[in-house]
Amino acid sequence: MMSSYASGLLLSAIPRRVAWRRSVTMCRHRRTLTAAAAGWEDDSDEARERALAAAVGGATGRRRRKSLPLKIRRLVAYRQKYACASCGVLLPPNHQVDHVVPAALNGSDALPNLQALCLECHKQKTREQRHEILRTTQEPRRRDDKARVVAVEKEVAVELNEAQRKAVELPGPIRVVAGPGTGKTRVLTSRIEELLRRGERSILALTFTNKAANEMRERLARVENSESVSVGTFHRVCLSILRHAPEERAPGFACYDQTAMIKLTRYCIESLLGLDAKEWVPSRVQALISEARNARERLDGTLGRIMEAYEEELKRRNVVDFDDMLLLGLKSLERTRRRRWRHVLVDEFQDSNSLQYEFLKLLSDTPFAVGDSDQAIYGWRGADYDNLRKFDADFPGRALVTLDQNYRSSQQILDAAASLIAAAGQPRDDIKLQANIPPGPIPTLVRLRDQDAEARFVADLASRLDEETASIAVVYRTNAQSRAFETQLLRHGVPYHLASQRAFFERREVRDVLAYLTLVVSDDDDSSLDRVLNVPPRAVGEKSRALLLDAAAKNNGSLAATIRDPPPGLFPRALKGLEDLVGIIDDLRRTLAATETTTKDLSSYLARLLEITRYDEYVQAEVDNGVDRWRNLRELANLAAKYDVSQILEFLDDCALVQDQDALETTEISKTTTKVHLLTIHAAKGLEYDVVFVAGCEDGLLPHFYALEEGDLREERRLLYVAMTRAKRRLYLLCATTRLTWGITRDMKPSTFLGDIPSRQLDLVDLVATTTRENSAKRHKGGKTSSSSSYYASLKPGDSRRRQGRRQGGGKVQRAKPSDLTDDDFDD
DNA sequence: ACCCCTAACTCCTCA
DNA sequence: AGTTAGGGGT
Repeated sequence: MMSSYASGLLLSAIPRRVAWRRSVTMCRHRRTLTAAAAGWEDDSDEARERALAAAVGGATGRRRRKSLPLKIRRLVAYRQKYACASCGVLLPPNHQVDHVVPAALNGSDALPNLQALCLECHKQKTREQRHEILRTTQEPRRRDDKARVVAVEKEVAVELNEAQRKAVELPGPIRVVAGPGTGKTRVLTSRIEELLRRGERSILALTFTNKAANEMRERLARVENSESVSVGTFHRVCLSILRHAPEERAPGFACYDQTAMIKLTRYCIESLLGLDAKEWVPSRVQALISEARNARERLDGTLGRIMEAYEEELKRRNVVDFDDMLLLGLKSLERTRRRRWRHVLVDEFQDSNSLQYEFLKLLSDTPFAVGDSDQAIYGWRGADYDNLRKFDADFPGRALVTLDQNYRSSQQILDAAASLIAAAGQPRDDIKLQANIPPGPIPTLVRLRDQDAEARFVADLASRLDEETASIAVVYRTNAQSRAFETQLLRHGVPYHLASQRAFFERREVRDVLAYLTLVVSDDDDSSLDRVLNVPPRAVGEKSRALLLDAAAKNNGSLAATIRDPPPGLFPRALKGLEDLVGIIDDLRRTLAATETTTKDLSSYLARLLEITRYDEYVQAEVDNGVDRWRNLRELANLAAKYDVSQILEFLDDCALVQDQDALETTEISKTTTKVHLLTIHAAKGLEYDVVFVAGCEDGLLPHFYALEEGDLREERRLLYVAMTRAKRRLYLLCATTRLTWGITRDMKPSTFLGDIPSRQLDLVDLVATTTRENSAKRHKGGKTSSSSSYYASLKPGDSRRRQGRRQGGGKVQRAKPSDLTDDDFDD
């Protein structure tokens, strides 16, 4: 780890960059030509001629594709260390030969999909051949996580403190107030261990995220008899109850995720009620419906009608959505009043909503709940930390244990975080956290020019940190912020792990295959059938589909029945296609029956499924990113390997519930040391890292724009609190003065929250104040709204001496190597 | 029916 | 800026 922030900020010169910058200037005139018209796929002399002609004499030929920005081309060349992806010959450091090939079907220029070729190779290869090269050279980017396992092992050796011991040993009901880093999860696992030691076997541990559940299982794995303990999210447990005793739905019902829920809402709005989706925005309406259902309320007027239609449609389709899981699970429990577990433990209790709380009350008289009102960050999902008070009221004899010994962060980090949260003035369990590790440097607030500078700052520091000792995380409010970091880390050659949730299970190929699997087990899941009706293509086009849906609606029957008894008017080819599909489904079911007696492994059945449906053929024939898709299917098969063939439903449930890539990490094909973790603050909850960068500490981002509109910033403040308390040794808060959102550069102001942290608790480093002439000139043209002086004034009113000192500090750093800190190499 | 390109929409967080 | 749905061409 670095000795001080100053040394970390002294970024050594990278000569390569200087050369690049020069080439930008030299070639600016040429770029106007390419940008005018030339298809960058065909960047030959002829193409340039055509472009010139088009630009000067008016376009006669057909319009060509917009050229790929030079900075991207150079970036890709850099990533390949300037070697041609095909022949390996060194690419001259001149953009004219940086031919870059895209891979995505939709023409996306996403960086990971691009490859650079030398001019020779580019001339000789056809488009298909170039894609072939891409196919063979692309490497998976996801990395493995080692640091967490190490952390878990280290912690086991330490003994419990007095408060922790109380929390472990006292009989329930208990409420534990556990500040960040006070060993909350550890207390939970120790208590389970203790219960097991006493011979208790009926134990349920509830978490809010799959990540937390997985971690708990991981920790319990080494404990004796722990296989009798149930661990899962509220949703998972409810779903199990429903699967066990389906009353509201027919057996084999499917689960809808967020996307499906919104799609269904749209269907209700447009098709069933004939309303305008522009006026009744499906995602908005869905959120309202969800909110109402979680509060067990009804909606009025049109919204009420949509809600009714939505619920009816769920029932008709024999599916449940996320809210149903809780609602129906609770209903079932209320009816049976059967308690399946003697001991129920809840993690992150402050994040439970009212349904979950009712659920907990039904489950146990002596619950054990751990929570911290300061870390309540799921209010938007209906979580209500008032449940803490309800708990105290409903269980008057409950014991209260407060954990305030922090084993994670240095006192400097805790102090800054405490100042932030104390300024909230909200009702809370007041705890003063005590650090148990040696003191460290004061957290640093770094002010940067834009999101690229922000990302470059992180990448620069990360690339010089010792990878054996330091785990590093960048946390941010919105997923969209990850892109800049990906780009820069890639460029600096820093391995990273992106925890972009749902990415995997929302891939088309994954959903398609899961749809087939769903069809195998549940007869009439029409949404799955609809999905694969013409995938792979079997001549059942839009016309035929409409005809089928119409017929299905008329008979009030299912689509599944309709394809077996197709209506008249279909093309012969479509009819044949339907026959094929029916044959495939029947074949799949036969194969399943046969497989159940021979192999036990679900992944082998999945392989058969891919054969029978010809889906792997279909995927591999895809020109653009067939390899990626194929790899994803392999990944899915890896996941399936943990299940038996008889557990298809469980597998599908888990896929529906796991929107988290953590489950994937362990099966990742290539494992390299991850250096930097990129994740949202929500996803970072419960985790810890040596070095944490909190990106985008700006008004509009943290607090988020929507929260500013609503006027309630308390949850946003807690978010920052959670983010800061993830850090063990070193904490950086980053804020940019401008940020690119929706293709527009906006001026940003530092987060109002920063003003609540006294300056003695937060070092300021300004990497914007001293800029190159070029940049400052441009900024004047752009018309800034927030000058640096107003920033400091807002941060620390009336303390000018300190301000000056800080600014000089920044200036010193600047003088050491101004160009590296402020100049954007790829600035257009 | 399938392919390609353009236009319109989107980006808050999770089960 | 990135993604995707739908229009137009074949």
